[in-house]
Amino acid sequence: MVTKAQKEEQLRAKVLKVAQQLFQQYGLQKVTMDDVARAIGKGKSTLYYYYKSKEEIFDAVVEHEIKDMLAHLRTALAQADTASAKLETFVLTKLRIMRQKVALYNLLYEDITRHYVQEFSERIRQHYLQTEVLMIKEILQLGVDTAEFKGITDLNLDQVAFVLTSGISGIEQHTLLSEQFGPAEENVKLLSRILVQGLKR
Amino acid sequence: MVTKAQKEEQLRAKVLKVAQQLFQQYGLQKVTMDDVARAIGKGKSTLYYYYKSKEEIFDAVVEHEIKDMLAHLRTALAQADTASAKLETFVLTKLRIMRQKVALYNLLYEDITRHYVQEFSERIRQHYLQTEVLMIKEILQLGVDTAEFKGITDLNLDQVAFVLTSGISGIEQHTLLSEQFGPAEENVKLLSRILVQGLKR
DNA sequence: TTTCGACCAAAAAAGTTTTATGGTCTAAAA
DNA sequence: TTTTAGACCATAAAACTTTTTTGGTCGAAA
Repeated sequence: MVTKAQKEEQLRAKVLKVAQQLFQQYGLQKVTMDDVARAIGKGKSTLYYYYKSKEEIFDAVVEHEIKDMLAHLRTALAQADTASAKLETFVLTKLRIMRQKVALYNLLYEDITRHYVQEFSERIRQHYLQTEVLMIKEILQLGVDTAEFKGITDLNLDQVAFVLTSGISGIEQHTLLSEQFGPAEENVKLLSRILVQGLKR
Repeated sequence: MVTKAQKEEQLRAKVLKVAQQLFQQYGLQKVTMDDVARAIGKGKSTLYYYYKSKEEIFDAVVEHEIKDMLAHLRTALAQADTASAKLETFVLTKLRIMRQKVALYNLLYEDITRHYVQEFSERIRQHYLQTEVLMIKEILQLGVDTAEFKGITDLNLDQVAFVLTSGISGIEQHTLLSEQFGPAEENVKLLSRILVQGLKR
């Protein structure tokens, strides 16, 4: 027997699931609340019983995608032993997942940054940046703890993590846009290798 | 006595100079051919005697700015002795010049990428990228030649140069937008230091 | 408590009119 | 012969108006 609270939670989850599918099918900006309501067989105002606003639904979908991406990253990182292996795994896995999301949502690479900056809320962007910087920081901390990264023991790991995060995303952006200097995978691996060497000293 | 050809060249140069000043004063998109013509005291169709189109004038102004920026970079690099000193000088000087241009043209940092991608011609963007990659490659070549950079002797320097260029510009973009992880100068120096350590191995 | 049709206000889209602008032409001036 | 510019064209952009869409609310019914 399903409780009232469970039924409500099921409907809330269904709204997000359906919204996500519609976003993928029609694009992030084309989907209306009416679309979502029809797709789950309810009236539009019903959505406002379960969610405060369209933005709340949109943010929840985005957060779910990000959480999914971060989960994949953590799973992949868990299978790498050393800090340097983890850094390489990080850049490659992130690139792979980005390609998948781009294909799934039928986006152009050019549009990723525009969507990210203009439509994702500041809170989500901040949270994502903080989380990514934190993942890199954990890798760096492991490198310091295992004496693999001797070159940064005197540095602020938050700042180092941020610098690496930014550099990596610069590579992602440039090489996804144009692979005239070789495949994106090779480029991010090369950066990872140089960075690792730099961290080890 | 000034020859006809010299007079023509003077007028061509004056058109560019005035166009540049107007772009700085009113923004890259607001200036009309009529504006430029009035500012040099001629009729609009006169401009078309000296230039093929507005785009040709715009491109010439942009190319002049880029040439100016690259000249400053080269001057600064010439004063650094070692490859690692040159890399650090490169990232710091580039950052400084970008701040100057942003102030001069009254731009927002957010708009730099948008202008660069949407308004600068593909040819100019390609040329600029190639030139920047080449400058970095020369630094890397010097590092290899002086045995300062032992870690990349087996690599394709074009690709390494591109990877560094992209990573550096990722840092520039992120830290110019938000200095929550410390001043942009510190961040680019930190990246430079880590990269240099990585290149040395 | 949950649902929804009717409704509202504002935004977005579509359509129309007016103005601006890149560019050309041809004749006049130098 | 070279340089210049006013008039003009076609298109784009801007401004304005009308229509449609959409996020969100309300109150009543289930």
